[in-house]
Amino acid sequence: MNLDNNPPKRARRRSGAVTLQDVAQLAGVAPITVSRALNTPAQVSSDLLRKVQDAVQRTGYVPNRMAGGLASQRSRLIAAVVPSTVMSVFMETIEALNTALMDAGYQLMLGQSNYAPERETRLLEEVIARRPDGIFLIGLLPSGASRTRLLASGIPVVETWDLGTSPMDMLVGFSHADIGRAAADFLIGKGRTRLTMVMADDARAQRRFEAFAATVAQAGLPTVQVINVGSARDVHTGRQALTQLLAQAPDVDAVFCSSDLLALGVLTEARVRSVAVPERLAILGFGDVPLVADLVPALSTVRINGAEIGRLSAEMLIARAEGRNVDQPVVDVGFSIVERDST
Amino acid sequence: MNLDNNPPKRARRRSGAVTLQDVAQLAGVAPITVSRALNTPAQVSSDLLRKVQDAVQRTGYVPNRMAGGLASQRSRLIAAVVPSTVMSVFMETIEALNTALMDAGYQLMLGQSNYAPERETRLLEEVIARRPDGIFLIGLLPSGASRTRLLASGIPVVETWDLGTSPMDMLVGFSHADIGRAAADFLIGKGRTRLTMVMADDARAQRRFEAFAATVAQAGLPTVQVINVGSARDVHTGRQALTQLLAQAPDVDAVFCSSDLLALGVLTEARVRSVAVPERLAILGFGDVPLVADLVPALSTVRINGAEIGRLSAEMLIARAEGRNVDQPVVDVGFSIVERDST
DNA sequence: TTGAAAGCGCTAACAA
DNA sequence: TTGTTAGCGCTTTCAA
Repeated sequence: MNLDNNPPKRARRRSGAVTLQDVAQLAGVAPITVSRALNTPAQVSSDLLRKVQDAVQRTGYVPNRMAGGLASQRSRLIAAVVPSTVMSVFMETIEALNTALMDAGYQLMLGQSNYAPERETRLLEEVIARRPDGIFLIGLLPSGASRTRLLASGIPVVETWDLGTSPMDMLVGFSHADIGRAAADFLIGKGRTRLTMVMADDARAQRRFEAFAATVAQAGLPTVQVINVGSARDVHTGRQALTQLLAQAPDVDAVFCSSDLLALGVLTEARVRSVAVPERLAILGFGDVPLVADLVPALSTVRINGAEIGRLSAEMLIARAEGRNVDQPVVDVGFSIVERDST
Repeated sequence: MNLDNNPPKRARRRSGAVTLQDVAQLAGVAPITVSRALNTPAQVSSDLLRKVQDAVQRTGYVPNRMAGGLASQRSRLIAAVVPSTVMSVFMETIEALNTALMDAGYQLMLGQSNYAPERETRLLEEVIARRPDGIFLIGLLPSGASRTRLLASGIPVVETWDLGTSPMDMLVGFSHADIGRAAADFLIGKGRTRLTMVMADDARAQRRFEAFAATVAQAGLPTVQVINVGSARDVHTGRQALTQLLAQAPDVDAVFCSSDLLALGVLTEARVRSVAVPERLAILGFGDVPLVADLVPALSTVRINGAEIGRLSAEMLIARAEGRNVDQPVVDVGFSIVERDST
């Protein structure tokens, strides 16, 4: 019956890798049976299951998740968009997120915006293009093209490390204004009267500062002096900031820093200048990065349970990816002030 | 001519997102023209290009890279498998890698093995399943199932942060044995005679130690005492290690630590115990993590240009992903000993 | 429990 | 420069 009128087949370069087809052939079953054996083994008789597993072994088959994802509309990928990773306060969160995702069979795709909005926009577009089953964001996504586009994509989103009135979807965070107030109350409670701030140039630190300054003003104390260090967040910058601060406000007796590394710099510079900590100067950090607890003097700081943020976010995103409902889509994990030697 | 004998179409749930098809329809061109307009705009007349761009704008189209990757056999994804990210010496490398990849239009997929071999195996399998255009590894992949499978996949691989005789494919690293020797020579050159090590439990630190100990032995000095701190790499552990070390070798006058954080712990404990640094005890770290340069006393350490490792690796992987050749598939980026106040 | 057919959304190959 | 056709490797849908 071969009429030899096969249409001219277009040759296409195949990847060369073992496919599910190959496994099926070797096992003597249909491709779909291999698919079931791998994804929902309960649906396959133990006899065929064994045959398939054997064939997988012998061929060294590794599934192609691009093909699987395209067909099933599920990528088993969660994307995270974070401002930075180096020595950052977010690392515990990312690590916890990653661990929880892996344990559930999801992969993490990490994108770094470096606190640059235009980079974030591009990144978010690339992220959506991968069709992740969920997206994890540090911070709140301000309204704008990115937010609109993300909303339109229908992908579950969890915003973190902040608290807002209208999250896009889910949220795991805490209030920066509350922290600013608590920090001011804490230092005032210690009898400090000349409060200052050293802060990096980001929106969340700004909100902590505003609440901090307002609380100080309400207490009838002198206006809060603030050193804005721009985008730098390192120890060196913290040291410079204290120098600048002492010139600007020689009677300063307390500094609230927007990150532990800046606080560590202030602490170091204070030691160099023989400014007694905490006697003459109280120093309060932010983040409770692992190392600051074990230094001498140990740094007092605002502690955020970053790991819990990561874990909860993973849980929520996975639930939504699997079609389950999330009872509490907004969680405030709070914060605490850890008092050590520097205050 | 409608004979009405259409075969029964199987309804399939589409994703609902705007597709390239939709854009093509709106622009009044064929789908492939939209594809070209987006991927190789030089191949499309400016007239149609404008029409397509307009249609993309109006529809809010975001390409589906799973579909594109499947069709083109190019995922534009690079996977990195790293032991850890929190406070780790690899962060600069990962950040540089990520930045270089993004700039070239690639996405980074980050997997974390937590120094656990069985986790690494599973992770590597998931990584291959995504069909990345390249794989970045910290360390050398020992022979075994994972290595075989990775080799079989044909995906370009770069191993980093080490130097071996038979890399899988490409390599950007340095010799840990050389570092061990150089560290010993350096400390001996400072007149130290009772050299010790504080190290975490990993293969690369082990090799530094062996070369360090051998060099010390050759110099006719007392056997190197070593405190193995297991998997912990933090400041707290470093402090405990010095306590232990002083009990074990009261006459110790130099410590080489396997990470800067451990060294920082040793430094801190020395201050607490009024052990003069560097007069009575010289401390040498490893990694040159940003913060240690700005502490007082500033830590002497072995500096690795982690950012260069990331940058070079990205360059190589991208070249190979785009079918270009890599002239120098093995690069030794070396190291340097940065002398500061602690020695 | 198993399989056949169709198609996810895109791009390679070929043709005009 | 533009379009037609087929198919990347998998899973959904429907049927047995």
